[in-house]
Amino acid sequence: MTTRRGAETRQRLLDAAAVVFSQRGFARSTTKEIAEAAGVAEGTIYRHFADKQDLFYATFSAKSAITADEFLRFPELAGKETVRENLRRFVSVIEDIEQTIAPFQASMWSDAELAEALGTSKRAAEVSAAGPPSDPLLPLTRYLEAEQELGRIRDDVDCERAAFALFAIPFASVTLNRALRGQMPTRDLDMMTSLDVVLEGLLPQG
Amino acid sequence: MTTRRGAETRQRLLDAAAVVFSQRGFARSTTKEIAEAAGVAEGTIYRHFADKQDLFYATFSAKSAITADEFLRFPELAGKETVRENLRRFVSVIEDIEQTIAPFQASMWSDAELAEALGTSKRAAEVSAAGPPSDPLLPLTRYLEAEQELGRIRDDVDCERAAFALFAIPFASVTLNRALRGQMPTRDLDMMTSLDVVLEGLLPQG
Amino acid sequence: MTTRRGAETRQRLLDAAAVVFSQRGFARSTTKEIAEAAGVAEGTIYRHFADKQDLFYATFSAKSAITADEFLRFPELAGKETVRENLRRFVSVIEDIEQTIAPFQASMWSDAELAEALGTSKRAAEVSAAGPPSDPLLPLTRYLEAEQELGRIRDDVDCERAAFALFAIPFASVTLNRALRGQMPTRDLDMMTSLDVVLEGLLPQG
Amino acid sequence: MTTRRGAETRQRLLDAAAVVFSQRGFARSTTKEIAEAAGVAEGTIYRHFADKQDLFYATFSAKSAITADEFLRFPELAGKETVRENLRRFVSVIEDIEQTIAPFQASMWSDAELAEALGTSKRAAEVSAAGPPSDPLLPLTRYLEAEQELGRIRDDVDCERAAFALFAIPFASVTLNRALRGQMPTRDLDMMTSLDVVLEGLLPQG
DNA sequence: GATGAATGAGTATTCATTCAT
DNA sequence: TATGAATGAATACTCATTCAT
Repeated sequence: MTTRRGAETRQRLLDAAAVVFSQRGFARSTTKEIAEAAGVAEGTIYRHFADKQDLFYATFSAKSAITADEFLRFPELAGKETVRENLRRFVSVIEDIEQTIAPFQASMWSDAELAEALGTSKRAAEVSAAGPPSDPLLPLTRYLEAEQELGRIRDDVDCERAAFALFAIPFASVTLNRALRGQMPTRDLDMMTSLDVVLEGLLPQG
Repeated sequence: MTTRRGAETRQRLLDAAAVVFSQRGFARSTTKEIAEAAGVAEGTIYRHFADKQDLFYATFSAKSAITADEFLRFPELAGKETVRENLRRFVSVIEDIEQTIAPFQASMWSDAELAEALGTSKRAAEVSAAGPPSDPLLPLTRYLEAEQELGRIRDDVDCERAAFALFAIPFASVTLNRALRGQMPTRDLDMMTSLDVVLEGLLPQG
Repeated sequence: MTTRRGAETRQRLLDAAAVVFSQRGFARSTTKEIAEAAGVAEGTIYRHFADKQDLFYATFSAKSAITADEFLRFPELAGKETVRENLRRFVSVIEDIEQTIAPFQASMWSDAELAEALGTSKRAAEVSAAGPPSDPLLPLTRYLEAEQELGRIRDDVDCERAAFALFAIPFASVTLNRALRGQMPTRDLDMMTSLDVVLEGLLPQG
Repeated sequence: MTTRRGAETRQRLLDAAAVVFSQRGFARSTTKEIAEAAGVAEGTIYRHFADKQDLFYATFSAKSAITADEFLRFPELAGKETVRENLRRFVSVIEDIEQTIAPFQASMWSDAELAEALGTSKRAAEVSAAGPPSDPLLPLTRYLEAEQELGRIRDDVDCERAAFALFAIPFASVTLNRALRGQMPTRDLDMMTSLDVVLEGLLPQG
């Protein structure tokens, strides 16, 4: 039976871990630092999580879950407002999500073992249940198809590829901004104007 | 004075380090493993590089330098062939480059200290001299501007944003493919079709 | 005041501890595992026993006490049945006892501090009061002397040494069988035939 | 290539480990204490041995090897001197060996996992190659059989069981003396007189 | 009495780095 | 130059014990 106190401690650990993992990455983060940040003893971590990886996944999964809903509702917006308006919103949501989970993703991208371990861990289901991060393109594709049906998107567009192009913009924006942080004057990679390019196309018409 | 033998050893270390860092990431890579892969003793590393970070930057910089040339020649192609043909080539080159350096970038993205240390290290100049990786957008922007001059790109396009949208496609493709490796059926994120979307635009004309 | 519930819990702990200590030895046994085996919370152990060592001694002492009686009655059998019959029974009893307490003894043999601590602990009296394990030879010696008196054992036999030889057989048998468990084909160290070898040296000739 | 210095360090570690393991048993021995006793840094242990268990086995094996020779020559003595004289010597040798390896054996007896691990480790062959400890009875049995041929041991004796009875005496003596160390006035469990009891059962009458 | 949460000292092991040869 | 031995600080994790409820 889990007491209230236990649940609070667990949450404090998740919060502290999110901060530390984001800053240092998985490998450089120490259990000592996380425990200190949470204001608990190091051993307490292991009462709530199997090991450091489990804590990482739990943190990742908790962060992912938060924004899952907004994602899945994309297709419902077809036909409402303008396409431009909707896509601007979508791109903005994707940016928010990436901003949140990018630090965790980076740890996994740089460490094949860590990434693979997630696939085989008990938490795997939990993380992928959180949904969007594992396939952000599907709701976007469905939305575009619905708009195409309505004639608000050109017939000759391949919606899946278009979804990818749209997703790539906030994705690259977030990742590069993180990368350049401190390294060069943070250029404003104005995402929204870039989006307009995709909407209108580059080539002259006719 | 650097002997021939010394230069060979140094090169073997760089090659071995590239492989190991790419597979394991910076944090999980051990000097022992790198030395074994290079066929030298562990202590030898420190005759050629100041420390593990220095070896990382040197490896990164060496990899970056290789593909620097192709990059800088982008603007020269303005007016030749078709715009579509040129951009396809650019996207392909960017993909190659990302494929090579993405593993190194991921290590830095996940570890703020590592990234920041590069900025203040002696190797910083060397790495940024290698050029394109640190700013892949500039040559692309210049190319687009030149084509715009020639009327082969619409007047109302913001070339810098367009360059970003174009860059985002191979960038996201490489990163996501690395991420999904093994985790889900490696979807073919067909870059080239996505590129066409950008070229033609999504919205109906007129 | 000890309630019925308290006594039951204490007994469940003793039973569980006996199993765990026997399998893992003192050092590898954890209070967590013992508590789980007993179906109580970890903290409950400390309501019944001062610490892990105290639990160990209590368990040891409880096990020892069980077979104490049979032991002390050895001398009473002098003159009854045949000497061979009696000694076979003694050897068998000793084997049973050793089988039970050998795992506990092994923990103490391998750990001088643990053994010494028993000597100075409050439980020391309790354990030695249990008697026979700490001196299994005395009742055996008394029996042999009684039989010698009756002429059923040779006059020139040193009964204390003979008792030791007889004791050594089941003792070595149990210990070695534990040791070889799994390591080599469990040889049947046929104790009883070995006993006969000794008997021929004890019994009057002709 | 192993340097002289390396070999010396390895030996110092084996010596120190033998002392510490004997006193504290495997589980209570810490790598820190062993390293200090050897006068090296803790990390140095892992340059010479895979882990703590490997060091334990290596130490055990080294101790075992020392006395292996004397053991195997038992059968050669058949017919020389008196049987009593020979067996006294054998018993004495077995006692010496047990005295040396008993502390290691005790650790394994109390810890099933440790014992089993030895069976499956790379060092297993090495330890069993050291021979006698794993089967001390064989040379003894062979000797008795040879003497039986020569008529110096009674025809009706089962030599294998007799060997066991003879082995049991020094074995029990050593083990019990270790056990009682400090706990009660170290009784002199006079092994040799006990041996005589058995001998009277082995030797032809007359 | 009993529980589960929390503790924190302690442990084996790793690994970048230094040093003697 | 290169080597391999040695270092020792750092790290994830364990576990007997204490404490609040």
